[in-house]
Amino acid sequence: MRGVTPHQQARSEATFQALIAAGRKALEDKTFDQMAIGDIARAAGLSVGAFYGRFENKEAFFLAIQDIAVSEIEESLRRRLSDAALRAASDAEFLAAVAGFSIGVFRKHRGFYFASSKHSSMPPDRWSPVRRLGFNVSGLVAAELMPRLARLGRPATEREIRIGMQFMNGLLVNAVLNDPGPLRLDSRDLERYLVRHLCCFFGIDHE
Amino acid sequence: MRGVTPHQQARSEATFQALIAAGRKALEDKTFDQMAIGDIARAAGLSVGAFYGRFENKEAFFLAIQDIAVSEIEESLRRRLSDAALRAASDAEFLAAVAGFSIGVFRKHRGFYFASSKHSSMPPDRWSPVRRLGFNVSGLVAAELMPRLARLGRPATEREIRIGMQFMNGLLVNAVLNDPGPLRLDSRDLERYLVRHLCCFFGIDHE
DNA sequence: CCTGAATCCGAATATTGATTCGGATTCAGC
DNA sequence: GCTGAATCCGAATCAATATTCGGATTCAGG
Repeated sequence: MRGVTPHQQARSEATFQALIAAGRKALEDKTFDQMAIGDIARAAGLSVGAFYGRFENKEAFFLAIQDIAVSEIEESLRRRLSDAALRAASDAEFLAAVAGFSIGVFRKHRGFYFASSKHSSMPPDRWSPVRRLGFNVSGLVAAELMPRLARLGRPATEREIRIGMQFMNGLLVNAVLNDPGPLRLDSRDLERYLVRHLCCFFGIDHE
Repeated sequence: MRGVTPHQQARSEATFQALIAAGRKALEDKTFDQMAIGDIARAAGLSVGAFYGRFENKEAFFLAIQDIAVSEIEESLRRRLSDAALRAASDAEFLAAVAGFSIGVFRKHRGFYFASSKHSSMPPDRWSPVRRLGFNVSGLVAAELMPRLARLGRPATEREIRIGMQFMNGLLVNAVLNDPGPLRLDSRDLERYLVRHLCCFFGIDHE
């Protein structure tokens, strides 16, 4: 991993894990600049020196955390999509599952999304982990949805599907970041409206 | 204005304006923390001391900039909505105007949205100018749209209309902040898809 | 012009936090 | 055990900036 010095002993592997864990916990309610290396190290029961023994700098540390979190999320989506019950589900049910999954991810990783968005540069970095996540997620969904829509006589391009997802993701990111309402990340009817949007946008019967 | 010392002489009024102007220009490509008071003052041809003579601190300065920008945007929306041609327009045309207006605002104030979103706190401040802007804009749109939808036999609550707008705003904020694609802030077909979303969501014929 | 108040100047202060580095400690292999 | 390498420690370094403040300058009213 870029900016992470490979470990030769088990000790440093443990150090690495402890620091990552402390960093992820810190990111639950802090941004990149708000988290101080000293605090991270102390929380992990280590020293500043140990930190710099593992990571080239703070930036590399943040990137490593993002990479790990993103991989976990992608993996969980793959599992969810390969669920047999989901493949047999109706189109509306499938979209409901997509919405539900997305909401779950954003709720669980609220701080992570917050910190990542805050850290984005101007113009946005084309290879940030969050970007990759969004791209891969809507790609996986598109792969499932395209044949469904084709079968329904309403063929859609991959791009159109990604755009439908883009509206949903935008709303969720904005909910985390600015919480403008009326829908909030913890609203009971959030899923209902996300599904309504997806169904309307893709022209699927909204049951 | 909160944190802004009222001016007794024309001199300080000019200083105020010069600083605000320099700040707005700086915000085109910098965030709140990236802009240094010293640079702002220099760009305005003034000194750090002059800055602190007008503003209690950096925070108040940022707030003043936001207030001014938000007021301008609200004013321009009011003008647009009171346009006679718009009142006579079809429902789809009305939604197209709303989408077009929003896109224009985000394009023109891209840096401003970027900086404001970056500055939001966790949890988001309930009284930030951007929040107020979003709320007021969707309120004004709802006021126009509700009677239209009622006339069409598809009555919608104000909340539903705000939610439809929330999808659009979310996409735009996310486009500024993370630019995830496929739709980008400068895409030619951005308006087309925003309109499609609004029409689908509100059940208006999409011509 | 005079004068007190308003305003401006910019060097000095203060804080914060990332990063470095020399020395101590622990490991793995012999 | 012994030894060189890996790792860890944490005080010192370095840089960036918001903010303060004492003194200089400019205004507005008489």
